[in-house]
Amino acid sequence: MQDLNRTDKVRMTQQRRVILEALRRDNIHPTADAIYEMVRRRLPRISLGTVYRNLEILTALGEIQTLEMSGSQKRYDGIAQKHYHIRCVHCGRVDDAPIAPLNRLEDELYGATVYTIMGHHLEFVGLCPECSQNEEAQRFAERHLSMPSESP
Amino acid sequence: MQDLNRTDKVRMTQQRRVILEALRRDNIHPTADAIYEMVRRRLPRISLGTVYRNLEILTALGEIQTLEMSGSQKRYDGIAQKHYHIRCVHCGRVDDAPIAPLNRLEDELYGATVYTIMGHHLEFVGLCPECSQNEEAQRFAERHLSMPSESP
DNA sequence: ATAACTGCAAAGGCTTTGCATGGAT
DNA sequence: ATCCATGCAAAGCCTTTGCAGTTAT
Repeated sequence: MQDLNRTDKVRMTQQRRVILEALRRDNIHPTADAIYEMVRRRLPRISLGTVYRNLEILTALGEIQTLEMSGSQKRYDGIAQKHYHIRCVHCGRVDDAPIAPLNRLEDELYGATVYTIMGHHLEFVGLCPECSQNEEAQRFAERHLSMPSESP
Repeated sequence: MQDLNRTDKVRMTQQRRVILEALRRDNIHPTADAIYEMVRRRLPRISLGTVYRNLEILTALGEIQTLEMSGSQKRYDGIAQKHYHIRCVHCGRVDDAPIAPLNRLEDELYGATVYTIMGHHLEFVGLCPECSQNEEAQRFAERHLSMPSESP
């Protein structure tokens, strides 16, 4: 991870602008390589490393947010405001979850934990409309769902 | 990921037993390589691949659970029952969060999303007691906390 | 004999980084 | 001249996998 000093000056380069525009244009929460493919249509010589570096800088600037989903790949969101997401366990698609932030969630933990609580991450999982109609995806989801055991 | 067929017979080997015992002994939610180091004291010839394979099998059997935290590495929990966790943003330590499962969380989404909702992942973040007293960790945490912007 | 399991090493997937070059102030 | 940014390729980190050999049934 690059050492982004808060005194660093930042320039709005072509690459940075095009990446930001790609993220702002639609709300598909793309992975870094998906952004790379989108941006490459306009800047064919851009490198994947540049994409990663700019995604990190744009996140540090508060222009976008980096989603560390429970899946493997990170995803990026052109909307910096805090909001929750829902992820398809089968195809990985990510959408915004239409639910307001739970600002009081941490209250229950005060006094009950030795940690200094800073916040929480919440993500919903399910099947997107396409995968909901796919039998193989449904079997996959059932296996996924069955464990760990539910609490009583 | 190995193709774990539900008709596969499973044997309780030395390796598997020792891994399970290491996870059950304490509740430190170790990473795979931490488990490897613990288990290696008793079985010096075990391989990291065997550890990973057994962690997957034990998870499929419902004996343990695999935690896909928002950080990079997976962690493993000897308690299979569903419960939440809190993670130190500085050192990565993970503890159980003393809060009951929120079983009604999904209700708000019914009708509001095109997804078939299956569940949610919730994780708290903060500073563990040790890192709470470490100035460098606190600065790190502040930078972490400042974005993305809070919703109004 | 068969099927499950292991150790080892290699490969894989995603992300970060070193370095020489290029561009803006 | 300075400092930020880029392209490229290599390295890094964590995890999975192929394979030949081993062990339990």
